Amino acid sequence: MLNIKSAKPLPVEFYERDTLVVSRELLGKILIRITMGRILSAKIVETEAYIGDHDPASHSFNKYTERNKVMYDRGGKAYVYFIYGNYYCFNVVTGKKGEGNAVLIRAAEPVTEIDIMKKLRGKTRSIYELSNGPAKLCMAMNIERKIYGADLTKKGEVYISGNEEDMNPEILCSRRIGLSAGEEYFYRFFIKDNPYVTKHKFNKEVKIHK
DNA sequence: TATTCGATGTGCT
DNA sequence: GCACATCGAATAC
Repeated sequence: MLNIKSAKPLPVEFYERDTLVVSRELLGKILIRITMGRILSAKIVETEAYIGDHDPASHSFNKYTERNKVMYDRGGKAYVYFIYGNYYCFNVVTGKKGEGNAVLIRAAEPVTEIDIMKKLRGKTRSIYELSNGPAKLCMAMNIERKIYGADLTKKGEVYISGNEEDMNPEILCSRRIGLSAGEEYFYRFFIKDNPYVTKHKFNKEVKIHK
C-alpha cells in the first residue's frame, strides 16, 4: 500500500540522466505537494520533454534568460512559468548543470486530498478533469511562482517519489500539444488507457514506446 | 462531437 | 508590441 507520509523523494541521480528517459520514467511516479497543512499527491500520467540543444519548442532553445535560468541548473529542480496571462505550468529540470533541459508534467491522477484539489479547481464536470492539463494540474496542487527553483530531491513543499504499485506502466508517445515549432518530435509520453490523460487527437496518432 | 475564440499579463525582442 | 508548452465557454454541425 502506498504510504504518502513515508514516501522518499527520488534522488538527484534519477533526474541527472537523458531527458527522454526521465520523461517516460516519471510516468507512474507520485507528485507530492505540501500546502495548506495538507499532503496533496497525484500519480503522473502524462509528460513532455523539452531539450535545449536541438528543440525549437524549448524555452531554453539558443537562449539563457531570467525566466529559463533554472533550466540550466542540475536535474531535480522545479521550473515553473506563467503563461497566457492566467496559468502556471510545472516542469522538472533534467540532466547535468548547464544543459538546459526540462520535462513538463502535463497530467496526473489525484491520489490524496482530492477534496482539496476540487476546491482549488472550482467547478469541474468530473474527477477526470481535475488535473488533465498542465495548468489544471498546477491549479489543483496549488503550484505557482514561488515553487520556481524548488529542490525536488528534498522533502520540501514539493517533491516526487517512486511508486511500487506502478513500476512499469504501458507507455505511448506522440507529438507534443500546443506548439508552433518542434512538432516533428514525438516527445510526449503518457500511460496507455489512463482516463486522467489529456484528451487530444494526438492520442490516436501514437507510437508504441518499447 | 469538433472547432473556434476570448481572457489575460508577462517575458522577450 | 507580440507571442505564448492553456482553459473553458460558445458556436457550428
